[in-house]
Amino acid sequence: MFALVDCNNFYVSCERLFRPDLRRRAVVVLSNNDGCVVARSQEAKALGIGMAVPHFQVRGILERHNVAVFSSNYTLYADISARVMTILDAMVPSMEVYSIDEAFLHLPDEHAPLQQRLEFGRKVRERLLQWLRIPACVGIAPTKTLAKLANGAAKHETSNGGVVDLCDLLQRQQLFKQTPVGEVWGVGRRTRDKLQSMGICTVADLAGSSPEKIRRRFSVNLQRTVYELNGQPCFTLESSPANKQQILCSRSFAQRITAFDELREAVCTYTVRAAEKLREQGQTAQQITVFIRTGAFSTTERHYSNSAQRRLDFASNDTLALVHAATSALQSIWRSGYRYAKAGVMLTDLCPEKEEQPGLFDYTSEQQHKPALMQAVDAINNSGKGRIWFGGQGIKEDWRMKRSHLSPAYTTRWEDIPTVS
DNA sequence: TCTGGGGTCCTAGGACCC
DNA sequence: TCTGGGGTCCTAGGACCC
Repeated sequence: MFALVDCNNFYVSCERLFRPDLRRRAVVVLSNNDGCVVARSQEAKALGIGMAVPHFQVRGILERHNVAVFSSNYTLYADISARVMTILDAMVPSMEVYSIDEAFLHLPDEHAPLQQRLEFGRKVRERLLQWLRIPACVGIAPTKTLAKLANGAAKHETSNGGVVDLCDLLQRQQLFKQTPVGEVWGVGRRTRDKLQSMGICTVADLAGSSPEKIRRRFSVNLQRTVYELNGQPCFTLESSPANKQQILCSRSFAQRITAFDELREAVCTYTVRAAEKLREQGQTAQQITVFIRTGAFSTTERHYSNSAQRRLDFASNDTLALVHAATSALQSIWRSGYRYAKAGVMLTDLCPEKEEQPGLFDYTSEQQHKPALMQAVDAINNSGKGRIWFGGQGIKEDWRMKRSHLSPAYTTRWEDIPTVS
């Protein structure tokens, strides 16, 4: 038996935590670089502000209705998320952290009757609200796909108090008939369109389809979805996250970049960050990919997009080795005369640090000192006492992320801790 | 003028092997 | 005119998730 807990408008809820004045006001949160709207309060949704719309397209509406606008503050959201997960973890035998604002839980008692299950869902909600002021909804069902649907129903229908249980067959069928197939977990826009063209428009239609036919026309995963809709579990709880298979760091620039030196600074900065993530996970990488591209939306200017890979002689998480490879890759794809909008660095061929197998002659005495150097750099940067960085990252602010509406780091920086007077 | 970032998995097709 | 069958591995691209 699964319960899916999903926080409501999570980023907006985080921004409201220390701003009670925003509790009934329309609020939106923007993506990195203040590009798109990625979270909206109920009031903002009611104004017709869509998900993922570009900020500049709705600037007028936002101003007219005095909507509070925030840049993404991931430091804050990650910290609040960790607190949410800690609370949930203490309430159940096992759980899966599915995203920054969602978790699948195994119910404490598999065979609890309906009333007890609903009671548990309400307790989860109350605790998150009382201890953190974070509102959430709970969906309960025998499969993950059904728990997702139950959660969606809990969000739409206010009358059920934020908790919906879909174990009952009749209630399930009722909901299936009213719900468009595109709301099913795993059915995106493309699949939805294709399903509709085959006359499969509601969840009821999909649940009643032949699994074999679905597999032939689509994929094994959609076949599993059909089984899950019929109460037969195919997706299990993944309580310990698997090692990552790739690590990516990419950003759009605040302004277009035309000079090689600036692009190199950006690629260097992203490589440094990617290498930090790699070490946080205790992994090494043997391959690095660098990509650059011009703006994707311009119809008038010339487009250019390219990527290049470099293979390291041996798997490493040493920033200097990775920056060296990244710079070489960048040089091979750089073309002058373009206005670059975005660059990124991807690390692949990852392997746990301890399992890496250097070649017989790979380790020189210099390389043996590198882990200590990187440990020292990480320790300084995590100490809270200051930051050191690599020369190649540069110091100019021109291209770095735009964050004009950033809230304080209320819970992670001493000077930002709110004072109550 | 201005349009996010970070992931995973699956499939088709090509290259290659015997 | 007409050119096998069975298999693996890799990569690019697509689709999906939040």
